[in-house]
Amino acid sequence: MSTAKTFTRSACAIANSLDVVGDKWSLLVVRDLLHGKRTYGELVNSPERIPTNILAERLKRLEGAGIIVSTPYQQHPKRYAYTLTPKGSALGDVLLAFVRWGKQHIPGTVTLNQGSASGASAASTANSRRRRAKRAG
Amino acid sequence: MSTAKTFTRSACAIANSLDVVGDKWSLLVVRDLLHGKRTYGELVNSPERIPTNILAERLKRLEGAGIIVSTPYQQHPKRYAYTLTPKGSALGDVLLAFVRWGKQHIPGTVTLNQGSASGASAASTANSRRRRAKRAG
DNA sequence: GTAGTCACTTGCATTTTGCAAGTCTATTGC
DNA sequence: GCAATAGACTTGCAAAATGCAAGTGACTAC
Repeated sequence: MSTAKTFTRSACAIANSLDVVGDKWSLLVVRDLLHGKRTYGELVNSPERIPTNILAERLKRLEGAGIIVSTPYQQHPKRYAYTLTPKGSALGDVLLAFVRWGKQHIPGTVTLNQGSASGASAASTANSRRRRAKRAG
Repeated sequence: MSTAKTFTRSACAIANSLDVVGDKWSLLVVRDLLHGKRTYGELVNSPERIPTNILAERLKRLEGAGIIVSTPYQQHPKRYAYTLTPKGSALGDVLLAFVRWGKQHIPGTVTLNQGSASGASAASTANSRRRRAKRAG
């Protein structure tokens, strides 16, 4: 009983990989992290506009799976920087395969390689505008 | 206005690939098809035991996305064989990346390479046993 | 002509998404 | 010090996806 693995579906490497990152958002978070993004705000402001509750849940799941680690970069208030573990970085090959396939077979798609945090500040303005609307009521 | 693409989330090749095959089952169907499986029954009897309603829906979606084609191999009753298009076969690289990552980072996982339809008949027996239970009522 | 098989479809409960808004902690302007 | 702003989440809830179980239609075997 060295490895008492009880797989959810099967022992297939593909099936188990999909159980970890086989949803519409996880790999996009990994993509952003590979591109140098590190904070919650930077991740939220990606072009795909991931819902905040989904992002929070995914960050927890990915951390639980050993794909990312969160390290506090400030106390008061506590803020975390999310970075990839070696296991997470290794997903780069999967991402690359998706990029190649997508560019070749889905017309109009491109490689998004926007460098890290740039452009995040511009988007954050629109984000907070909505909140005021209800305070005013 | 040559390509009036309206992407759901962004023009990113990864995001759009995930919109097509970014769920827990689609790539497993592609895996089986790459392994030589061709009929509904063969796909149903894969070790992951995909629910039949999900399989039917995925086959339609994958066909709509140009990843597979269904060709009738018999009339009366109509039966279809599902095969990969070049676009679908090209997903082999993505699958390969997942296999490599899974085997390296998820302990206990293996490469499932069971040849085509073998083993399907043994599983189909257990499948039909349940149906009798309600007919008897 | 009845049981069995294959390829689906249908019903429904559970789970997951995703939009919108709320909270919590701290900083800035006055 | 008090309102406004901001970043990082959390919460509520409607809609969609998932998954179990059973049903259907067209045949085959006996």
